[in-house]
Amino acid sequence: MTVVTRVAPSPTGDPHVGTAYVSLFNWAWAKRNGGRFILRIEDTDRARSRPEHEVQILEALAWLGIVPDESPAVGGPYAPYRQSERGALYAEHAQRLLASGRAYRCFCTSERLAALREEQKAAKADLGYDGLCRALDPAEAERRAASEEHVVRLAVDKAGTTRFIDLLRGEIVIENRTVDDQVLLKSDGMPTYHMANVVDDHLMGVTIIMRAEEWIPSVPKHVMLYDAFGWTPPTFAHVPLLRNADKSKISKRKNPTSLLWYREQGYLPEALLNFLALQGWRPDGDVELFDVDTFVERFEPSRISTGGPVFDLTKLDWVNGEKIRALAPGELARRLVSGGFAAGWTEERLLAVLPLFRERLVRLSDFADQARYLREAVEPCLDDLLPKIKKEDPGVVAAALAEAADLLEARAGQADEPREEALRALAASRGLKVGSLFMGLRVAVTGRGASPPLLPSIDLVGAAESARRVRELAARLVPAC
RNA sequence: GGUCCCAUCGUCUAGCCAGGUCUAGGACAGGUGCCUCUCACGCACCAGACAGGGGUUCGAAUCCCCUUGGGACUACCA
Repeated sequence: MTVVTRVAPSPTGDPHVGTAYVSLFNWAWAKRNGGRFILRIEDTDRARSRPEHEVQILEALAWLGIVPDESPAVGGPYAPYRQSERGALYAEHAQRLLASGRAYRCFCTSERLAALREEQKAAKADLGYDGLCRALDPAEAERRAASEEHVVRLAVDKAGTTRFIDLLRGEIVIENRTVDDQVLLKSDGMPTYHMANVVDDHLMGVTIIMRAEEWIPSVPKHVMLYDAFGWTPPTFAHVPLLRNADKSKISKRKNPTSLLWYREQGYLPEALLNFLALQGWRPDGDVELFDVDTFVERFEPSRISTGGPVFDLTKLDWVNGEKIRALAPGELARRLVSGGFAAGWTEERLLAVLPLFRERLVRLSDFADQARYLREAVEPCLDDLLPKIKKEDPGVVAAALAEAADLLEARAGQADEPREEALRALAASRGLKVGSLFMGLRVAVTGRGASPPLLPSIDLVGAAESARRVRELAARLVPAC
């Protein structure tokens, strides 16, 4: 049987990292098995759904390289893939349920429902619909339905238990008395998630549902629906929820959750993917870095671990640094330019300076700041310099810097070693520690106490300009009277 | 409150299903050192966990039970 997976995000906000996480698994599993991966938009909440968010979701997943075989954008044999456009289908299926007595119309107002909930809370009773309208005569309900606002609810048999197999956890048994008479069709005619996902997953031929574990408690409703329709449920695999540091479900208040943010920060898509895959899965005992093809080749849903992983950016940073260093120089240059991280730079010029920066970049966005001194004179950070030379005489340092400036100009174009030797000799002749001289030059030329290697930096800046910056700093160390 | 899920270093995890090879392995972060003109990279080393208690067994991180802790759900949101 062809493997068919899906992801069903709601277009109610920025594209979410959790969507990427679940999509990755679903996409990879379909791909590994030569199956189909469907992206379905769950936009049945008319108040919160926005078309622009749908576009962003598609774009963010495309950025990651996760391309659905079927989606609102490319269509497919089971179109439409937007639930708001599938209303007739849900109405028709609700009708079937109504006819077989597995669902009923409910005319209760939201006010009554709210009051009911308060009562139940106060009495510490189980929460849920009390079934008032379930007692209505069906013919009578049908009559009222023509003119009165109402919803359609699932008629849950409260006796016994519902059991199902979760691929990661084994059998899960839930008492039916805890299952609510869930609303299937809202008063605006839109289906709820429960109704829509069951109907769509069945109609679209989905064979395995991989989604977040927050859905486990509602699986019985879904199982009952499959049963009411006479359908066989797909396999269920509930993946753990990504967590904040305090273990609560990941949230934008405590973590960056927008995929747009990761792109803007200069995380490589392959790094984010690798990192996300690591949250619950790894190919082999010790291997942590792998490319997406390897992931697709080896991914096995049943081996996803069940503990909720705390989302930790420091590990992502490490993965990103590794992936950056694994990039061919030309490719890194391309990414910097196309991602907008190197404004004013051409790929060709970038190629010449990248050897100095590639092992210093954690995020692509680090480049602009680290390389600023190549394009303009950066205000020297004296706080970086002064502590390093506090044992030296400022006048001596200034004089040595001035001399070094001359030397650098005179020896422009020379190889690194002879110039370095000359600088060392210069420091020695002035009674300076080599490090003090170099630090002075570094702060003068790059503005910072931490920078790429000095001589190559000077070559890139240009000997004349470098010398100018050095003289300027020297003058500052000993102000002329 | 009720229901369900989960539980190995600070974090991500291997090991658990098929108990012994586990004085529990790796990675990130942290510490120390090496390299070195700084930072970074790289390398080496150090520190750091089976939540607790019962059971089963010759033997339990691994199986069972209880406790504790954490989480999710409990909407005409998904």
